[in-house]
Amino acid sequence: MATGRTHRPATRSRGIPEATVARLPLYLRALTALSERSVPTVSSEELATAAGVNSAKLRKDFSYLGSYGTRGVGYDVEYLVYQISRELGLTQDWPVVIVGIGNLGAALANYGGFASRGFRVAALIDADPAMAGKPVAGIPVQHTDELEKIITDNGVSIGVIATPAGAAQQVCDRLVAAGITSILNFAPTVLSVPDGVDVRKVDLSIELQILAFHEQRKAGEEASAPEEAAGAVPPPPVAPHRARPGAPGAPGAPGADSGRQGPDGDVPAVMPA
Amino acid sequence: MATGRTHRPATRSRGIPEATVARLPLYLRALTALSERSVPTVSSEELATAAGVNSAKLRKDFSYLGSYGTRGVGYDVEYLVYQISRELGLTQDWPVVIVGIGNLGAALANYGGFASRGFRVAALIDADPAMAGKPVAGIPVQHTDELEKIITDNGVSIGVIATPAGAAQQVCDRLVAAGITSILNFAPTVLSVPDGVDVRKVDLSIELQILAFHEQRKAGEEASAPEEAAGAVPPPPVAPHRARPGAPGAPGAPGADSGRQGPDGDVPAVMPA
DNA sequence: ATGTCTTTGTGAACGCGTGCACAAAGATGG
DNA sequence: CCATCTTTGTGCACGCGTTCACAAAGACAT
Repeated sequence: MATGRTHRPATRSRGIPEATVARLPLYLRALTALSERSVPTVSSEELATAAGVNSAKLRKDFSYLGSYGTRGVGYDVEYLVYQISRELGLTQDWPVVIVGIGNLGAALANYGGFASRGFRVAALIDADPAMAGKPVAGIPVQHTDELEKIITDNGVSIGVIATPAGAAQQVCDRLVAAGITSILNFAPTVLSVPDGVDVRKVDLSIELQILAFHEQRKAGEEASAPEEAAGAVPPPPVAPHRARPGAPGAPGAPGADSGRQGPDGDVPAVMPA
Repeated sequence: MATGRTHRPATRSRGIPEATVARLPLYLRALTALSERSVPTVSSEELATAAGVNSAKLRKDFSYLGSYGTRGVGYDVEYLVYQISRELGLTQDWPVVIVGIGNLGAALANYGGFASRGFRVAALIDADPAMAGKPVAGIPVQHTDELEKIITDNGVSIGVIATPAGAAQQVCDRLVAAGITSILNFAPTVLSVPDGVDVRKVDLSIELQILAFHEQRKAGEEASAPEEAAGAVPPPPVAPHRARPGAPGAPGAPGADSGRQGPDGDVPAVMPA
């Protein structure tokens, strides 16, 4: 999963647990597929399999929405599609703006999954004057100067940030000041926002790093049990206290030291992102 | 957050909780920034603020890695960067393949955050013969036919799927058969994989839907407390049992029925994604 | 109408993650 | 060497999320 939330941690949303809310789109997608195949009803078991969860969880999730099933039969597909759509707020139109029309921003603008769920790309915004007027995904890019006007004119409340990390916080501040209350952030930065503004984060490199962790673990344990071989045991944590200028106690940190290498013999590679 | 894991749910990874693992990249990023500014040490409080978490959580997370801090002083930045990098497996080189070079795939290929963390884009793969040979981000796209060969020749263990939903499972199966054991999936589908293969999912439209849910809630509660006004109360769940052909008890499902509309008077808008 | 069979809805137990609060460790100054 | 002050590391309690397991509800056949 590619998410981290900066939500109001405590406030339970109208009794529907956050974890359940996060799964509703999953159920909705599975139900929509069934609906297209004109399947009238599904059991919790079938639907759970299609959504990739276990059936007890699914039933409990649905129980927060109400008693929409029929015992002995299952759930009416069309009815449930509607109920979940309504609960998620997809029965209304959500204009969104995308800020930062680079490779990623352009890809997002072209992404079909947005428009198909009631999300309408109201505007594309970029700081580069050379981009202004140029159409991306059929929508002309507008300059950052117009940001506030665009948001208020279109009544936009959801913003997508796809700028470089350095510009993200500044863009975020302007979005919030202009009235945006929900932000989907693709820039690799921690955004700080006032209370009442929701931020969700999608970080591509973090996902890969998590995979790498597990991958390393797999590789390590298949090479027999006590794989403490290639530099797995850290040097004893001797008093660090500013170990910078080649101090004797300095552990093999990357860059300065030679020795320490991965099994493949490559440099540690740590850089901004 | 944009993630859902299809991990082995029970198996705790060498004592490091999954939630902690997911935060390590966050800490690493903050630490790297400090390192670039040549800051020698940080307190848990400072680092926690930079990473957007609370300091107790950060200290507990680090305690799973070992006792790398110095009481009264804080953490040595360089040392910690190295330790976290090593724990995440970033001290070695991870070749990855990206399958599906559409808008999103191309954006991923160009994304700097990959290369900068030890992830090397070993190959770009697409099913379209017209794409073959065309360079994207300086790397020539190769045809799907080469998939197995590319993976085995380069010893790739991490694959990124950026294909349309329809092709994802098939691509996934081929990747797994070829030896891939970690998959980052951008296609809006549930992938089924054998045990031992990790899948992480990044779903752009799901993130927006979650935001929409909270957004709707905000809008609803600011319009005074008992906002049960515009169609919030569902019709009583009368026995559905295949209520399809205009049966009398059929609730206001979208498409068939008229009535039932959002406050904005728009159609429910539910489609594939 | 009655019985059987299927499937939902949920009470209860369990486990993980979070946050508090404090004791221990060590640095720093006298 | 001792006192003070800062900051880590962690024991503990709490709450959320997951899963089990089963009673209740209803469909369906007879």
